[in-house]
Amino acid sequence: MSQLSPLVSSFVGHFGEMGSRWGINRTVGQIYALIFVAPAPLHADDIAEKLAFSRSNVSMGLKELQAWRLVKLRHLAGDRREYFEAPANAWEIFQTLAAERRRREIQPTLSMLRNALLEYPTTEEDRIAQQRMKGMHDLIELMTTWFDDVQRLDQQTLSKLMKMGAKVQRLLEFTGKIKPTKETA
Amino acid sequence: MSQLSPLVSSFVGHFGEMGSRWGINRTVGQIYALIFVAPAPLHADDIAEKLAFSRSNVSMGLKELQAWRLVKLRHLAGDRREYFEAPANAWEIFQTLAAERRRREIQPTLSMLRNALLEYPTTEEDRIAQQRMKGMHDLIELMTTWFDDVQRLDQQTLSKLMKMGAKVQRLLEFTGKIKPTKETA
DNA sequence: CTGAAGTTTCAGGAATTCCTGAAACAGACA
DNA sequence: TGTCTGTTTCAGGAATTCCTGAAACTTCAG
Repeated sequence: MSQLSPLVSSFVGHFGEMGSRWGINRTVGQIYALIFVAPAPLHADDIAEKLAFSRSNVSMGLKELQAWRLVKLRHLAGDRREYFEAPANAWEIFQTLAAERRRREIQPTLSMLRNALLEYPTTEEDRIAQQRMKGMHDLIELMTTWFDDVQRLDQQTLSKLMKMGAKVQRLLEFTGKIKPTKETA
Repeated sequence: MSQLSPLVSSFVGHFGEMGSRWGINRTVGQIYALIFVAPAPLHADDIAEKLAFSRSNVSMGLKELQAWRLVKLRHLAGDRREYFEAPANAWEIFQTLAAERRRREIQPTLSMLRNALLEYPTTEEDRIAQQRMKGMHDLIELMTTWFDDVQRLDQQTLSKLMKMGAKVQRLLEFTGKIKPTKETA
């Protein structure tokens, strides 16, 4: 039980790599991957042993994963240790990730952009810079509010919508004829 | 002309920070931000001077940005130096980023997952691990093919679609009555 | 209260990534 | 050809990030 199967091992390895391309560090990625594929909740010593990390490294990693809300803490009856598990539903994970990234990266960026747009440009250079920032701001805002909306759809509708893909265009053109939408430039 | 305005300076600073949370390093982020808001294409010495980076650091950064296809090289008539500019259209930038991330991260992940799913699981543990991987694989695949489709829509349709947001659900229900879609589980 | 089982913190060494200056390289032109 | 303008490469020092073991802390049982 202490050795990883080749299957799990390659998955874990890959996530370590990917993690390090994102801001997340390698060991945190590996810890997450291990919890994700585990058939049952794991405790810190399990993880430290299986991945051959120090106990404290695992502790740090788990703390970070909890901050990202990617793993949940569980207590098993009759055992004082803390067990961790990850939701198995990929869409749920994606939503969690998106929500956290939004809080940490998108919101600060939007507020920086808004502040910048409030300034009165004193030079032509600044005026142009502001135009570019406005374009970026508007796109980010459009995408996040859209994503908010989509998250509220039930999974079935969402899945249907995604599978339609580009065909949705025809649908829109069709409704456009029935009830023309107001031009929004 | 060699000092950054406070407006540009805060934008550039923010992108440096954000860059370092993604895999991109701080200076590369700053270089990109500077090019993005510049009213005209810049050459490497401009950038080195304005950001107070070494010339070679700028050269490396530009190389990386070119590899990401985020900046374009231009030659101005009567000037041997290489000038760089970034598309001003935010949606275009987003598409570029998405395409590159896909090539570098999503595709390798998908192929790792596919390989893993081809293995015949020898233990119960592996069987469960495979189930989880399958869920992840299917979601990634669904999202990327959907994104492919969406990219082909013209901007107006896309913008309309996004602004509709959740209202699209009602539209789907409506068409469901006219021409029931085949159940897709 | 004491000890056992478990978790967290933290200083500092290890590893990695970043950045620079110097040198090599490339092309244009007299 | 030599020189001038510009770009790229690269070794290695600087800075940052990661990881560990030891110690502190917490909680519970006896």
